[in-house]
Order: sequence, then structure tokens, then C-alpha cells
Amino acid sequence: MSGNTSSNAPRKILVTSALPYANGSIHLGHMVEYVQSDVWVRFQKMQGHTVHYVCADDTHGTPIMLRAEKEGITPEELINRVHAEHYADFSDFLVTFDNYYSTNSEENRELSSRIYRELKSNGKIAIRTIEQYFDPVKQMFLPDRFIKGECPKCHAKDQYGDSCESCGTTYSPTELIEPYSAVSGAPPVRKETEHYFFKLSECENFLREWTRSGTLQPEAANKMGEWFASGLSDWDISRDAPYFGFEIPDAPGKYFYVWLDAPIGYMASFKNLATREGLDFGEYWKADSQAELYHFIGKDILYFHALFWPATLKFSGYRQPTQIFAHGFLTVNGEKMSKSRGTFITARSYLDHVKNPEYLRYYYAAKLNGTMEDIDLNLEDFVARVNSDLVGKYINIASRTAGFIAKRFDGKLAAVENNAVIAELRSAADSIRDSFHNRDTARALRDIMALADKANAYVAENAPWEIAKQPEKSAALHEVCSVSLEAFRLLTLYLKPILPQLAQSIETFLNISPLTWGDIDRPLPAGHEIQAYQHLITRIDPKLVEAMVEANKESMQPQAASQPQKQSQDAIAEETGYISIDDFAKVDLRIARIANAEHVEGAEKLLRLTLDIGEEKPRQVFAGIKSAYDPESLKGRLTVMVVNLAPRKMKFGLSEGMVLAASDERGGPFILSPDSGAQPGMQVK
RNA sequence: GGUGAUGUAGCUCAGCUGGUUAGAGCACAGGAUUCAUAAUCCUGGGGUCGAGGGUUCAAGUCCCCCCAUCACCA
Repeated sequence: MSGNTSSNAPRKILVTSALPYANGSIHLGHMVEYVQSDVWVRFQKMQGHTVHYVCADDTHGTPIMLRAEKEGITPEELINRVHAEHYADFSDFLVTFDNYYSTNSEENRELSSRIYRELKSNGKIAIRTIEQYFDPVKQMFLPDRFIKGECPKCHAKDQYGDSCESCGTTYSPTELIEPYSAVSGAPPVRKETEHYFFKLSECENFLREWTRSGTLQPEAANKMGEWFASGLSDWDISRDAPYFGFEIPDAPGKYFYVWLDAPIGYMASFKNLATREGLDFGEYWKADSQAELYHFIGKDILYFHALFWPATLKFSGYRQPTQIFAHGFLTVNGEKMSKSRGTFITARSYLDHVKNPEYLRYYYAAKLNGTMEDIDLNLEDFVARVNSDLVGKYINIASRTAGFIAKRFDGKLAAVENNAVIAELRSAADSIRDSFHNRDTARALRDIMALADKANAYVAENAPWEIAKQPEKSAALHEVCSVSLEAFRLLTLYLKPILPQLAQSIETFLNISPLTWGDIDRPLPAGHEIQAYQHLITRIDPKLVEAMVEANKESMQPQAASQPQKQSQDAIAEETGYISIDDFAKVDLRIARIANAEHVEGAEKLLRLTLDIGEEKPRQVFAGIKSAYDPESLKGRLTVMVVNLAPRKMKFGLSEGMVLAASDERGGPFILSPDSGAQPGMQVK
């Protein structure tokens, strides 16, 4: 995959990142991909190539429709709001799309319709009657994820229609026992309907060849082999109304399945950009295009991008992707992101707490190696690594030498010719370039940081602070510091795709124009004047990371059942029915002494309790236990109360907590009593 | 269940087509240094390379079989 690295001819490159679904926030798992592709794009731009980088929100489908309905807004309002959020998140992470569009656009409607018509005229569309579950209350067909029921294999309750989270079995929703609609709760009925299919089974020869032509990573190609082995079946590309999406031409009431128009959204986003900037759309998308097309995706959507997408393009007369770059998932502290552990961190939450997006960009880049392996965000390692690499090693080189240039040489540099350290930094350029090109930023950063070590060793060996004490060695001091800053300039150039903002502030500090790859051989000249050094970056305070994790724990409100997500990292496993110990710990239960209990005038069921839990002022709690207890008998008793229940204003006054009592049809309520020895205020846990 | 991948020092990871005493960074210990919002430099401890078989003169590196983790199964 390094075939093009040696060529310096300017190339035309179109890059995409996967379209995030407009049904949720961007989280740190998503950011892996956007950081990876943004770094690659910035690197290619530094090489002098013409690069366009486009993306869009993926806006269609049943989940969007239902979510908007639940919020009482139109789907358009929902996707507009989410689009703004997503765009802000990406911008603040320094991910610079040339266009961030929406699949719900006229360009996309036109392109989707055109492609469909081409597929149809090429005989690749079939219409078949299928039987599908239908929600009789909601009057709609139900996607698999919206049907729940009992697993046919392990008999776990409330499993989704496509697979069981308890035993891992996959099945079709028709196999579920006692299915019900996740939308209305009603038992779904089987109903026939006509669906449109893309005849993928006829594309096997083409796809076998295409996947062997260097378009995929070796691991991805292995996956493909597996799919070929099991045979390709036709792809259902239609959904019935009601559906938020594009209606299929000449097929009233039938809509394109979201996964049909989503990748076409890449084209539509580019088309919108092309119109705006006067680019030739056809030059990039026609069948014999010489431009290069790269898709960055997560391994979970390889199937769509490596089978459906190239086949769709091929049989509608367009070019196919040059390469598909799949990456793995993100784990946090070695585990799946988890809301209860506070490791399900949104991009916004990271920005709010840790602030600087370049720390995370650096850490991700240090982990990504161009394969489909998962990467781990170990939060302790994150802090240690960023602090020692960026602040300790890299920035420190400037920090320890720039002062002398200002103090002793009016900010002007000396010549740096024939220096061994500089020569070594330069000679690494090709290797670093290849690593970037191959998306092995982990290797690139290992090499770059090894060079930073060399530069620091150079500073230590030459001890400018020693030379500075000897006025007659002024020239030597000048040279050592100038060499160090030239080394710093080269390191900055190498790091620029990953740390664009920091690089920019260093360009200002060094008083130079924006660095490109060609500047490697153009050192800071003798007499060049630099700005006074001021701090460029600060260390991460581990407390900020801790606070971020805490905040994400707290923000886990028991929101109504989260919508199914296309992003498979969305920790659907949260719905197993169990709560974690952390969840339980949120309930602050304490032993309370009933200091007073009395009837409430006008209340049928309530008693007013005055509860002593060791606080200065006893709590007033209304409890619905009048039917079972005489107030006098309660006075002095110990019981258990929920202390941190939000105070609630009731008809008879403010209730500042709740006492626990048991009851069912057999009787009650019965309040709880602790064993003797318990004291008011003790925590129950 | 099938398939793909991963498992190397406390942590995060390198180890190309098998070849001398298995490496780096961080962390840790000792020393040096003090220009800078305490960083850096030198030295050191620490690994039966997931377990077990096998091939080979030689295996972290190839083969087999287990175990664990992750993912995919339209």
C-alpha cells in the first residue's frame, strides 16, 4: 500500500469519513476515525496534493423518524439540530472537512434516483414479495431492531429481533417467541409487502476481482473471503412508508433504505462542494476517473463499503473507491465504553473538561497503525504519554533554548549548517512520510519522538547554560541554540498533521510561513528573527480527566430506552436489565429515627414524619402509610429512608425524602426496621 | 456455533522474509544537571514473549491444539 509514496507528482484525492448517524452525539469512539482521516488529509495536503475531504450527517431511517416524533418535532428539525452539533464537535477537534453536508439534500435525492435508475436499466433490480412484521397500532413495518421478544434459543426475555444479547445467537425476527413492537408494545402481525432488491448475487465475479485489486487491507480481504464463501444474497434496498428518506422513483410508498443513500451521500457532499467551488464532479466520479477516492470507515461497516457500495457504483456507471481504510473500535481503559463507568465520553464532554483536542489527537495517532485492530484509550496512559512526549520532550527543546536567542542575540538565529543532529532529523523524512501515508501514525510518532530524544540529548551534551557563562563562547552558544530550534522546527513539521493548532502557534513563534513537507530542506536562515518564547502547551492535569469521567457518570440519566444505534459502540448492552454497583450507589439510603409522626389534615393516606438522620435539622417526609400505622406507635422507631431523592412539593408541604415500605396484594405497607445497633444517619449499602 | 483478529516487562506498544545474552517509551530506583511554567541526560532493576505440543542446528517469529479477550455473521 505504499505504491504511491515515492511519486511526488501532485495528485487529486477525494477523502471521506463515515457519515455519523443524526440520532446521537459524537463520542470519543467516533473521533478515532475523524482524527485518523483528518491527519491523513492534512498530511496529503502538506505533500502538495489536491485533496478534498467531505463528510455529511446520515439522516434517514426509522430511528430518526421515531425519535423526532418522540421529541415532538419534524425529522428535518431533528437532523438540522444534530447537524449543527456534529459540525461544532468536529470543528472543535480540528477536523477540517471541506464540506460537511447532509444526506437529506437535493443532490443526494437526484444522485440516488439516478443511480437506482441505472441499476434498474442494467437489470440489477428485482421486485419480490416478502413477509415482514407489521405494527398494527402504529401502522408501520418494523425493522428488526424494533421488534423484541424471547430468544428462541436461550429464552432470554426482551431481546432484539436480530440477535440475542444474552447468548449471542443471531436469528430472524420471525423466530422470536412472543414478539412485540418496541414502538407500540403491540404484538406485530405478519404482513406481505413488495420490496426492491439489488441483485448483489450477480455481482460476485466483479466483487471477487475488485477486492483482490489492492483496495482493502489484508484483514479486510480475509473478511471478504468469508462472505464470498457463504455466498452473496440480494440486498433489500426498499422500505415501506412511513419512512423518513427518499421515495423510490416510480414506486409510490416505497423508500430507499437508509444504507442505499448513505454512501451516495459522499458523492452528494462532493457535488455540493464542486458546485460551490467550481470543481468538475465528473472528473472525480466518472467510471474512468484518474482521481483517487478513499473511504475511512469503521470495521463494523466494511460490509456496506466493500460489497454493496462498489457494486452499486460499478453497475450504475461510476468509478469505484481506490482504497477502503477500515479501523478498529475504541475501548476505554481496556473495556467497552460504559455509561456506568463514566467512560462513554462524548466529544463535547471531552472538550468541556480537558479542553485541548490536540492531546487526544496525539494519543489516537500514537495508537493507530493502519490496521483493523481495536485501540485502547487508557486514561492514565493518556495523561502520562501526552505530558511526557509533548511537553517533556518536544516543547521542552524550544523552551530550554529560545530564551538565549532572545536574551543574547536580539532574537536572531545563527547558521546551522553541517550539523549531525539536523542531518539525522532530515534523513528520517522519507520514512516518516511513508508511515503517514500508510496511516501508521504509531510508527511515525515512535520515530519522531526518538528524534526528539536525540535533540534533547544534543542540548544536554552542549549545555548551553554552561557556555552562556563564558562570554567568549558566544558564537558556540548561538549555534547550539539555533541548531536546537531548527531541530524543533523539523519536529514541528513532522507533527503538524496531528497537531495543526500547536504547529500554527509555533509558526508564529518562529516567524515563518505555514510549514509544508518541502520545507524540510529549507532551514531557518542565519539572521532570521524569531518571536519571544511564550508557553505553547501545558500539561494535562489528571484531575481534569477524572472530572470528565465523573461528569459522564453523573450525566447518565435514566433516559427513556435509548434508540437503537447504527454505531455498534453505543453500548446497547446497557439494557440487560441489570444495574451496576455504581447505579445502586446513587441511591443514598440511611437509617432514620422517626422523631415525630402525625396525621395530616385533609390527607387520606399520608402521615407527616419528622426524620432524624443526624443532620442539624430533621427532615420532613410524607409517607403513604396512614392505613397501616398509628402515628404514636411510630415515634422513636428506626427505619430506612432515601435521603437524596429530589425534594417534592406536595399539597401539604415539602417532602424531603422517602421511607421504604413493602407491600403487595397480600398486605402492607410494612416499613423497614434495622437490627438493633443501627444509629440514625448510618448509610445503608 | 462459524469466521476474522489480538494476547511480548507494572502501563502503552515495537519486534521485517525464524539466527548472537528479547527491545522502546512511560512508571520505578540511583546518579548528573538547572537554561526553561521540574524538564532533560546517564546508569540500573524488571519479561519462562497466553498454556501445551511439534518442525528445525536454531522459534516471540513456522505448524497443531487449547485458553482468554474483541469483533463480524448482511
